[in-house]
Amino acid sequence: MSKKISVAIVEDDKEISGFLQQIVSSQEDLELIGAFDSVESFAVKLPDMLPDVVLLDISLPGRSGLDFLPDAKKLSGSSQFLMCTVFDDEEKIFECLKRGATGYIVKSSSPELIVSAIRDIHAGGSPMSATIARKVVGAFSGVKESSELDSLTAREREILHLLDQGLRYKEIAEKIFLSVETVRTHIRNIYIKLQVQSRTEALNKLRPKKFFLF
Amino acid sequence: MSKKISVAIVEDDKEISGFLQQIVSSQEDLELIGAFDSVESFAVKLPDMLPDVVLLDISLPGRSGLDFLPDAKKLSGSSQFLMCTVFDDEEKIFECLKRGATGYIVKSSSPELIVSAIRDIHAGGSPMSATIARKVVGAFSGVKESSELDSLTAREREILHLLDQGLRYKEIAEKIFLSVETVRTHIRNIYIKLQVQSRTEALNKLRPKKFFLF
DNA sequence: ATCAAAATACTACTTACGGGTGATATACGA
DNA sequence: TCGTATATCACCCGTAAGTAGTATTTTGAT
Repeated sequence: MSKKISVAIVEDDKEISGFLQQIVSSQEDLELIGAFDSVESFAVKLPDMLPDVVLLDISLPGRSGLDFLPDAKKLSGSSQFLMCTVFDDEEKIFECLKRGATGYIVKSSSPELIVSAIRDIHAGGSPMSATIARKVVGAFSGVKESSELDSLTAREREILHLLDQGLRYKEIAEKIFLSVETVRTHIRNIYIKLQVQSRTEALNKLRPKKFFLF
Repeated sequence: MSKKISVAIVEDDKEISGFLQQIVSSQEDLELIGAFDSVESFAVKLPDMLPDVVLLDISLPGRSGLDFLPDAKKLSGSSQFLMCTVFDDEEKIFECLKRGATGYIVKSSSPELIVSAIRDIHAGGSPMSATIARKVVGAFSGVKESSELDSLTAREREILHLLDQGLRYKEIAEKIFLSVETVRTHIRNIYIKLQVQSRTEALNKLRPKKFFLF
């Protein structure tokens, strides 16, 4: 059998922490290497432990698990962080994900679900509850209605795409066998349709800022 | 017992289609209401069927399932679209999600996994394989660690951000009360640190680019 | 067959951008 | 205190980019 999956728990509620410890300890392939009740006490040990998986409570007294995430990633880049929470708060989910958590479970989950989440996250997956998964996926959709972009012809889209790669007019011309003047003409038309005056502005119309604002 | 989940299948491969039909038919709570081998034949029936769940092949002869997605959502807004594919192609996954698919499975999945995915998507979840889930989640964390960006000073970041807005050197200079020459100097240093030769290349280093391909 | 849209290409002009080189002042840490 | 990092500004130069006007050919739809 291969090496056990090392697990650390950071959870202030004694009862829940005990519950989690018990679950982890009961599994043959999991090894509990530490349990902490605060981010502060966990932080000093983390660099020595380098756990495979960390069960991290989002809302902790003192510094929250949410705040700690980016630092935790630095202290132990190889660890996967599985956030635990009682809430199903959309804002918090995205906060966690953008800060580097790769899984998200609710504390009320069954022991079976929790252990499978630990195995899943360690195996390269991203365990989430059904509703959370849907929210995450939902964030991707509805990125359309760009309207202006629809008015571009196939050729114009192609050229815009090449502009996005950072190619110069000359390089674009060579790539698709056009004269530089023709490229220039197409770009002029693109700018008119998108109502912009520069490459960067045009490119920004391609990008739903949604993802970059967080 | 509550109403059955109505399922439609769009898949050109006879064998796979038959396999899927068999799986759906074998379940008490699922009801197969149609199987099609092309988007075209499916499209005309969709408005009358209004299936709860559609198993949609991504790559189909003629019009692809990927292309069809936005229209399908219009024809039947209440349906959930579960994409089926042989590939695990990252580009395609994000394209599907952007276009409104809410689940993504590989055809080689076990019958149990397929039926649970159907139930999951109908119950409001977003079934995905472990690796796909990780990719989706990774998209949020801006899995960058691009280290290069970390080497920029506060001033350089500020200017890079303004470059991103599409401002010209002159406009940047006016905005933060510098001479154009100073702006130019900062930008030159940014380019050196990021190892690029143009604004667009620099900006592309800021972006997880996965989302914005055509 | 005809008209419109799209793709191609040119001339000419102005401004923006990027590279090279050098300089000064300030702040911070070894 | 000395050096390094940062921030500021300047001049020169050549190319890239954007604007304007025009024109030919190809393609698609009516």
